[in-house]
Amino acid sequence: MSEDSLPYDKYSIDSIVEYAGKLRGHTLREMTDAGELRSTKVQRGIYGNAIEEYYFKYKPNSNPEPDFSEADLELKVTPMKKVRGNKLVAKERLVISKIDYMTVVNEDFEHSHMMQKMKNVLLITYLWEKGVDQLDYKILSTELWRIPKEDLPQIRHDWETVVNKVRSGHAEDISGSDTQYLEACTKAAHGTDRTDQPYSSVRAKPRAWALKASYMTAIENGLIQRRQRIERSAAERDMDLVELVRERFKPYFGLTEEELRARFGLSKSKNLCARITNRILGGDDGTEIDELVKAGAKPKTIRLQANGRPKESVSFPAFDYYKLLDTDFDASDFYGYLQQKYLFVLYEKDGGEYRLRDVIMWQMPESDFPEAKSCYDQMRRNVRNGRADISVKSTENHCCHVRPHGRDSSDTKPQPYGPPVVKKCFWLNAGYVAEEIAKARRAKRPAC
DNA sequence: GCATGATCATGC
DNA sequence: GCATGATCATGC
Repeated sequence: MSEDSLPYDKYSIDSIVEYAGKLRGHTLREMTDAGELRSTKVQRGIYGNAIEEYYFKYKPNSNPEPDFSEADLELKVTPMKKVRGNKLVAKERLVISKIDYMTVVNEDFEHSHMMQKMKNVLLITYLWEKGVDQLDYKILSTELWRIPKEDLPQIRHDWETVVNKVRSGHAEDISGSDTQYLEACTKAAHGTDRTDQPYSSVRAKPRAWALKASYMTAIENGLIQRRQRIERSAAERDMDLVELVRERFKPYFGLTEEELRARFGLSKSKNLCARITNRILGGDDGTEIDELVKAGAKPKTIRLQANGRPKESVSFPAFDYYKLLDTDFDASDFYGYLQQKYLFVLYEKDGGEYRLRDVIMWQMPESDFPEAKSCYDQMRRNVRNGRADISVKSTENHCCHVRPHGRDSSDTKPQPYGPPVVKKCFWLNAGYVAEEIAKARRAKRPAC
């Protein structure tokens, strides 16, 4: 894979961290094609390497540069495990870098190699479980982490304690128990390995800087809890918002399309319901619901048949065949549409008419993105073969399909390797939308 | 003039 | 009843 097709901007910490965030709650099997990764025997670091290679798409190396050197960002992938029921603890210390006894004695703490390494850390934790295939480890958190200010004095003290032992010619006496948060842990291929130190002829065990497991337990749980708070408050905001919007719709619930049309003095058209929605949201004074705009939620009309299935699939704007061929899914308009929040305005069939019934907020679950991507990629292949006339059928993809979307069959767009083809767009499958609406409604009214 | 949001029409 | 192709009024 060429460098400029990386799924993130390697010069931007924000971009890398955001991309990493998509891993949260998922496994490597779900998020990568690391299918051939085998966990036959214990190979230390193999999991972290797999994330680098299969998710971030670069070859792991052990050079002293930061992992994301252009962004000056260090990647650390580390396991947690469950103890005593559900308590999460760090399974291991977090090893930072090898200690070079010969040079560390000339460093000062602030500018030390250790501190450089810890400047910007992308900390990814996963749940280690005995007997579980590595591909199925759940990723617990992905966070940008820097040593907290309040911990710096202790870490500085720990660092000085270790370095002073080397300075006094006693590197061989260093012990992990000397220090609180930061330790010098042994780091050797064989227990008998020894290395030189500057102020003594006694050879000492090679060691590496590491943050102790007990310290990492506190750090990692703190990050997980902080993320939970963020997500909870976002969910609460959404809940408030949908209640606010529902209040606005309430006076019109139960009315038929025709009654609403007359109420607002609108003409008949295929997008009548969309215009009704605009009127309701706009209110009498024409002001929009700011919160809805801020939340980026786009209204979509859904008319449900008596069986609860939408009468129609949900359309998006038409796409350009050239642009489709040029653009990866992750950078596509379609991906943008799928990341949006939607306000589904639900009408239900009642006899021969549709009545306005409810509004729900919907966003495509991330777990469905791969399926949507496969629809996108399939259509892309058609265009590459000069066959933009062939669509992706709704029977071929669980989430979405491709269908014409022009004024009529003569409303065409050019394609790169074939004759012009009628304009088309992506659609959400009616059946898929039915499932998602059922899910949302179950969540709203839990089973009694 | 045409993109948009959506429904209509047809055939199986 | 569903999948798919075709089409339409609005509004910027």
